[in-house]
Amino acid sequence: MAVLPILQFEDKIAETVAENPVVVIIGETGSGKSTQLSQILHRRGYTRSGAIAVTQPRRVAAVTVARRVAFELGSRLGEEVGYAIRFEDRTSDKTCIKYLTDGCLLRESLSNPELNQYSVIILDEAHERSLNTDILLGLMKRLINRRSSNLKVLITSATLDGVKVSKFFSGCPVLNIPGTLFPVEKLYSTERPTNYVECCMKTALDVHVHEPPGDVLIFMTGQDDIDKMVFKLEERIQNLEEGSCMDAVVFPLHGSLPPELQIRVFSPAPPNCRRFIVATNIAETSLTVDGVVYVIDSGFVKQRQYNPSTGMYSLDIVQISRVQADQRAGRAGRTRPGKCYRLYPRTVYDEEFLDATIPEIQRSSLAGSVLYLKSISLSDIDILKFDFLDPPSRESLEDALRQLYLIDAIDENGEITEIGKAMAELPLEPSLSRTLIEANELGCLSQALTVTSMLSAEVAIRPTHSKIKEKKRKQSFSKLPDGSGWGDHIQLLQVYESWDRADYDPNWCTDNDLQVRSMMFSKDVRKQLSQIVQKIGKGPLDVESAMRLKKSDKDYKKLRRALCRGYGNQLAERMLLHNGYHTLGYRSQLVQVHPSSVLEADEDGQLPDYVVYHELINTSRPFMRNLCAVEISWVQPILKKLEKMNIDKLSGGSGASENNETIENETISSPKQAVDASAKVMALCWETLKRSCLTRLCHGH
DNA sequence: GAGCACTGC
Repeated sequence: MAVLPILQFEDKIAETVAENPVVVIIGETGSGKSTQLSQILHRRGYTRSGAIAVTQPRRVAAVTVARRVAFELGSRLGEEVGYAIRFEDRTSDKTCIKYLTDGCLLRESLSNPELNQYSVIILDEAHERSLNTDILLGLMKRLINRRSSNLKVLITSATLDGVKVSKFFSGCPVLNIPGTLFPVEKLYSTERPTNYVECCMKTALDVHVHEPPGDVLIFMTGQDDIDKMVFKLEERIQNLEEGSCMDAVVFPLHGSLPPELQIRVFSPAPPNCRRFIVATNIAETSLTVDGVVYVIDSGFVKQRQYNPSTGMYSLDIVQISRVQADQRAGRAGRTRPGKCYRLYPRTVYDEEFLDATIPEIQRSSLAGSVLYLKSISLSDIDILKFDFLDPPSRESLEDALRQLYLIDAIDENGEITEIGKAMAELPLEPSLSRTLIEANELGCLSQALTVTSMLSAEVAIRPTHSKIKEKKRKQSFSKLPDGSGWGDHIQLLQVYESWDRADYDPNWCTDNDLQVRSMMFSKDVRKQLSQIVQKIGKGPLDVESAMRLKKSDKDYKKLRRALCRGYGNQLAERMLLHNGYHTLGYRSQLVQVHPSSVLEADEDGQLPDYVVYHELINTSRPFMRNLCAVEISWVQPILKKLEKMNIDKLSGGSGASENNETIENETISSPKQAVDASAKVMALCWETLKRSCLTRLCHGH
């Protein structure tokens, strides 16, 4: 086997690193950068003054690369070479090359902001621009100034982004390391198809009939399209004339597929048989399928985005970027020259696609990240001026500050509070960490740990419609609890407690249509949270007991009260006379209860007056997902706080945001969105809502 | 009366 390309550049790399605090490495696929950079610097003596940290955006990558490097150095994993990922730390005093997820390094900088144990920090796959990598990039820039004499930072990036990263680090050198990819011929469509599934299928059949052996990887946007495609493709292949071409098998590949079905794509095709793998962008970076020679690229991807002006998430189908398109094409050139069929014209690639995907930091709610930055004990961070490679909008940062203020993580001047510091220690969204802290005060910590773990693991409970229920009962399956009418958080608690009573049997999950993977994950999260809470808590904590329902709190009052405090930034009030809600915040939105909710109406058919929600999601309409009923007396203090809120003070007075007009216009969405109410009732609600919002918005009046 | 790309602490 040929020597890895990167080793021919060893002297050049060592020389450049010696002379510069920051170096950008553009390492193409197959260059060996992930395994070799650390070893090169190890050989050059950088591990004498500290360890080398290499971050990866994914857990599996951190583990497999660490294994490989340990093997190459002939040492046992966890000794000289180790890795750290959530729930698992395989390092020791001897470890001098440490692979870890970017999130883990970020956590480490919480207790040691200068990261003094490291002489070298390598941010690998930085071009993927994960939220954590972006924050690390900003922190590295600061750190370089403070530790210029004894820290080296290496950043690996994609071709299109190298110059930008270099500029960010005041023009640091950029080294290009060629890869070992085979050439991939790109074939463009003359126009964009109107029906993607159909067009993908035609192209796939074309390849099958006319092209020599080699597997086909098809990129689509989601499970629905994939399932359709798999079904149709199998049908069409069966109808092909016997003996006219080789055999074929078709596999779907996406994230919600159970692991045992995902693994199928790793076994090679039987002789004289072509494999078709119909995948989401999971096959772009996370999973590498061997044997692929042909790629069919739809040019689209499903992306979750957060809108800071409404506080809502949406899941949109958007065009991919050029970096993404090239990454997809590259999947065809791993074993020999390949072909990539792009179902869009060349001009679309050149003129419409963005250079790179919009970084996650510009598509997410930043409450957690802002809290994190505020909690790092380096005094000179002004969050609105923090130096990001691609800064998030001011609106997004202000949204984060408002949210943090409402849940007591920062005070009215934007300073982090004691509560905020404790919250930052917990690997949870701020609302959930606030809930835990309040639950500890109120004496329902154990229950809150369960709920937050279940939400954190995103456990999905499938609706048990009457038909399914009947069927299950006949099969003597247990029936899942329903939250006793209080809502989805309580249901999650009850489901976990049932699983606990079933001794955490995986079969119990399968029987109840729950994903084993996510239930196991929530158990891990719960254990980790318990440990952290015990470490940071003062006084005795009740984390293990009370798994079973306590008589004294059968309507979950304490827990719901803790949730109300934690979700102080996610409250909603029911509209008069019907079951629509408006959110109670600095921008009120008209929203509906998501139909999947188990929240119950009273005997008059009315839903609770006040609820807290876990998230707002805009699909066919704006919905609140995961709800819990709360009481008005718990809500009132939060509303008082809302009235006092002043964004200029929160953002440290750096710049005014006095655009009241904008706020007013954006605050209230169109009355059209309100449903099942007569025009009169609607108008009444509208006025009430508008008035109450305006009162709340005019601070000081 | 709806619908879930992908990661991760």
